[in-house]
Amino acid sequence: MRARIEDVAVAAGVSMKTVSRVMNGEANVREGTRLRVTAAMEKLNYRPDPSARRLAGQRSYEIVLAYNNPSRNYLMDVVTGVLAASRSCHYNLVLSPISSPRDIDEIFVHAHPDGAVLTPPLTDDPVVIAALERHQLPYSCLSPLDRIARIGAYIDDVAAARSLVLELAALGHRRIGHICGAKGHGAREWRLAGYKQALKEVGLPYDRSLVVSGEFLFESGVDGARTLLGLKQPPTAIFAANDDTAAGVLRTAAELGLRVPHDLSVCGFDDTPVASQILPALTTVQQPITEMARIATLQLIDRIRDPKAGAMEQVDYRLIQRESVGPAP
Amino acid sequence: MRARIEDVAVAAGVSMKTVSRVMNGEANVREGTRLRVTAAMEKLNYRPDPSARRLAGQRSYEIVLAYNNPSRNYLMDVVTGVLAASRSCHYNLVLSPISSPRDIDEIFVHAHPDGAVLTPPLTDDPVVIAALERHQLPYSCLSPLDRIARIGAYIDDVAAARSLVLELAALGHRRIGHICGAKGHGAREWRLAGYKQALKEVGLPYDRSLVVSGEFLFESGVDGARTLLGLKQPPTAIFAANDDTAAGVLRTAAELGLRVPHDLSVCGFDDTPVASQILPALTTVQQPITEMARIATLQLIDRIRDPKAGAMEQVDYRLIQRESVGPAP
DNA sequence: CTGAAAGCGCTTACAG
DNA sequence: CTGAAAGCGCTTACAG
Repeated sequence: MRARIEDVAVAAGVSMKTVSRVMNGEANVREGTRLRVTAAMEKLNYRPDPSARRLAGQRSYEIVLAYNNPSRNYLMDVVTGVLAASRSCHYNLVLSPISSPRDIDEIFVHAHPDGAVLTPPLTDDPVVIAALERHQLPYSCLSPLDRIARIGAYIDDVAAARSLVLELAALGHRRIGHICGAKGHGAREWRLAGYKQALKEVGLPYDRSLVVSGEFLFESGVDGARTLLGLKQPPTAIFAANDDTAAGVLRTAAELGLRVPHDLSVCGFDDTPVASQILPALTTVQQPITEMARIATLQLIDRIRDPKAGAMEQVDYRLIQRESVGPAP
Repeated sequence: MRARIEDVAVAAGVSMKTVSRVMNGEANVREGTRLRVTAAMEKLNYRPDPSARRLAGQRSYEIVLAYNNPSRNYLMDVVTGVLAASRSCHYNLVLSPISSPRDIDEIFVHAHPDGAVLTPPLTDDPVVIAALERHQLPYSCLSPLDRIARIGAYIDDVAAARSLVLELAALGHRRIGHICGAKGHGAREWRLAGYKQALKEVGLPYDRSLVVSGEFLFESGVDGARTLLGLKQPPTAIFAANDDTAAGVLRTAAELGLRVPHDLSVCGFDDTPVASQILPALTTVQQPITEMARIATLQLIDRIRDPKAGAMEQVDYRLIQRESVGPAP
């Protein structure tokens, strides 16, 4: 039979309350007592009953992962990270797909979470944020626009995009196109900013006709490349806001009979599986998504335990050089 | 403040126990009483406290989704379906990645689920199944090898594969290659069986040299196509066990300078996003994965409530004809 | 630094 | 067909 807190208390020769104190890392337990209790927990292989904790403590020990419509690859990596961090702290993960911003209130019907992890673009949705504030729910963000007021994790998208474009310039490209990400995503703004910054550094003009809108989709790349490559003076390189978009660019290039990288250089962002599978393989930027999610979740748990704790942490990205980038023709 | 069962009881003029009966769909409640209670629940917007139910009932109302390493696209579709079904029945979803079959016991450390949904190939892993039986945990399967003894949902993979190959034969192909799926997956056996069956029906010989092993991966397609297209008498069509594999075939074909479908016809299976994004778009088979997951979860919940309930349901697939298949050269 | 009592919101026997 | 009591395994005040 499963050991209960009472069994541990008897085995350690203390009261239930003391076991509870040790279990929850509370202060005011003598070191010797603590050791006797942990030994008893160990020996009995004690695991607190989650339901009893929740009921008595009036807390759920649940963390909601709220997401709307990011790529599946991204989301699965996030899930892995959140799961790892929440389990290590005896929290449970509840998945909450959010189809409309108003759905955010649904969360509080299905569950009574102690906190939430948000993925972009929910991180920057005023309706979502307002709802969380109203419910006074602690939350943590992956790559939010606002890095000052939030806790969570992010990479320096601006610097990453800048390096990519600087590399293109170093290979002699003078007309470098950019297909933007979806509006409302921080990643759109940062990657565009990195693009502009790199141009300025190498003394290239910022030509608005070389920048087209997009949605982070394959189709964005197809359409964007048609526009860019149909210009009187088409670019010799295209920096796509993500790998899916870059894959679309490759498709259009193939349709137009352009060889990559001989006639056109292309780079993406994210290093999703398609980046290494497509022909030619994409030069891109790798984000440690699982690690970011893990860190953001740990920050959240810190904040749940102490409203003043938790921080916004920057993690490192990595440039992945493959075959889709070459010297300017 | 949140309504409790006691509040509902007072409002309806009955005891807590009667409210509990109505809530759990138990028998022996007079119709008039039932109506008064449901009206009171409605009016107070009553939601039972999950933790209290779990603690008192000694059940978790949790359903584990156990998965090891299927494709992310597949898994996200499964998650969507399981989530929909479990929520509609007031069950919670707990994700359980299983890296090694022995990890299955971990499930019972982190949670005390009322049931489990299994994805392939866990569905056919003797170690996993034995552990579930030992813990006497009800479980439901997606596309298990054994359709007789299990409950869950499946499509007729054999028939789907057969149609694909029959279509190739109808277009004049006489040498049709097959790159198999991973060992231990029912899908491997069924798709191979459908391939063989179609050949037999149209009077083509089964040539072992035209069938190569694979792992459902992009790389399987690259390697498999190199082998097949390097034969003295190479096939004019290749049926890949899934879309990722087919994408690999397309890559190798491009490297060898073969045009698809002019020089080589290719078809996949699953209709993942890559199938419509790759050039040329893949002829393939669409499985309603989300719907299958929803059905399998409902069957599981039936079985949780009654050990004799629950069934194995067949759902329909759909042939998707795109551009990767054409007449034999 | 430690403990005895009450209570979280339900369900489970049991009684009628 | 319905209800009063006990109990699920913890935590929260409160007391010492």
